Amino acid sequence: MAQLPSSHRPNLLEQLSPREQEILPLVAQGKDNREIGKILFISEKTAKNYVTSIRKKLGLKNRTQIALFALKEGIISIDDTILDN
Amino acid sequence: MAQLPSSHRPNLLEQLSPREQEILPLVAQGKDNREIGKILFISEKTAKNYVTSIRKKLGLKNRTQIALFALKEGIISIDDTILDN
DNA sequence: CCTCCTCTTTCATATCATGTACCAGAAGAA
DNA sequence: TTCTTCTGGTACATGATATGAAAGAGGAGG
Repeated sequence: MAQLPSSHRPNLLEQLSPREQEILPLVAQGKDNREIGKILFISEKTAKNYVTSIRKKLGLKNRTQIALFALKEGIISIDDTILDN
Repeated sequence: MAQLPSSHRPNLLEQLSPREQEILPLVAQGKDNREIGKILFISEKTAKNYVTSIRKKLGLKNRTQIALFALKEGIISIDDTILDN
């Protein structure tokens, strides 16, 4: 029962604001809030808030689940991961 | 440059004790320490210690990276994820 | 133009979860 | 005995989660 990315699901991704869509792949790559803040030139607190917003909109429990979601939806590839460094 | 699971790497998995290998997929599925404790009938503290030990042995920064590692190594499938529930 | 409304972006405080650095006892195997 | 594993613990630092709120952009309608 292979799952098509965003198939019958009402695009959950489109529920995310542009900035949130920018944050999502960074979370999914295993980066913490401090790193995300540095990359996007925002405070760690702001990064933190975006992650919370993303998680709530997608109905997930924690940022590990955000990573799993992003992989499942094909938003990032497992090869785009921090583990490659 | 597709990466073979545990190719030239000296089996990182074998560095893990049996109990740690039991914990790993649970972390990778996005479960928190409390859930892991309930599943394995151990305290949340003990689960926490195992996660720390796993992370150190594998040279990872946080539990999201543990999840990414497990996926990359084929220890769990993206379809075995908590998101399927 | 001006007000009203909504969304977005940004940062903050407070609280809870996770991570870090240890320690230690029990049980089994070598 | 010695070693490893499994288990739980304390104490503290850092990260994550819940919630609030200010500032700005943009549209709708007067």
